Amino acid sequence: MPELPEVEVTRRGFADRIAGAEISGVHVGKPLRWPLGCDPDSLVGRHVKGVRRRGKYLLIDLDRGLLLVHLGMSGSLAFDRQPGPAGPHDHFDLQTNQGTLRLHDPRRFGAVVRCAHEGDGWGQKLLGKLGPEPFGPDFTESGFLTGLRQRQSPVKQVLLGGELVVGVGNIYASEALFRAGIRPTVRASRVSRSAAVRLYQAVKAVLAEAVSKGGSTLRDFVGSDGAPGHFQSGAMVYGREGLPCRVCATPIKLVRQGQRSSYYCPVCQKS
DNA sequence: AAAAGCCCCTGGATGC
DNA sequence: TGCATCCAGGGGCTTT
Repeated sequence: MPELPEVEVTRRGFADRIAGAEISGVHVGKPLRWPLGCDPDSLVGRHVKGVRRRGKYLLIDLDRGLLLVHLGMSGSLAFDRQPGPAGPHDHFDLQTNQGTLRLHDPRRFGAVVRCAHEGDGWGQKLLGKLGPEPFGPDFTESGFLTGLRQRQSPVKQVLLGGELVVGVGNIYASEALFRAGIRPTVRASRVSRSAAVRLYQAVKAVLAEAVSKGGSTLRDFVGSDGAPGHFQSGAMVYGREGLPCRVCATPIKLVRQGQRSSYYCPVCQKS
């Protein structure tokens, strides 16, 4: 579920409240996508310095090492002073003197991984190949244009690939392409320069707008304060197959690309 | 080397 | 009501 906006909204929801906390206990449920990589009890006594985000990963910095958290498809984090009893889908609790951070993840595609530092084995494997942050200085128009020109995959797949920019998932890829007037099926290398410039801006704009709206809640996403997002109700194409385009009223189309759905308006997206 | 496919897992919606 | 099928926001790994 969670793309960059949902992860960022989650981070903002608990980063300040957990900063400075001392870990008092760790409870693990069923196995997640990757192993924690340490004895849970070895985290007791560590202090939380802060929470950063890289792509769709959260980095919880400790006074020694860090925890990488990924929400997978169905994960969400809650931070509460008085958490209720763990349910069948609560698979990781980080108890601290300031509250408990709990990962709820029915599908268990998410993970919590302990790293000595960002460049160690797991850190390198998970973070090492990530492209530039969409709001960071490394995400440049010229770099994005060059990257598109070099790739032969459909432009939608390139956005999802995370090499030219991180954080764009299935919802925001479709939304950004709509805003840029580009069909998801077009080969990246064939996107015109002007369209690519529009896409560069659209990626940033869509993600920023989604963050400001608290992300998208399709089924189960909630921020760490429990609040759902509101972006999805304003989606131009995602999940709107057969419904009239909000701009030109033409029915929105659905195509399958790499086992995932892409939505587009056949009239507004001609490039 | 790049691109396409295959899985991991559970639950909700849909159809017969 | 019951059961089978399909689909879902990600992404590493394997196969072409």
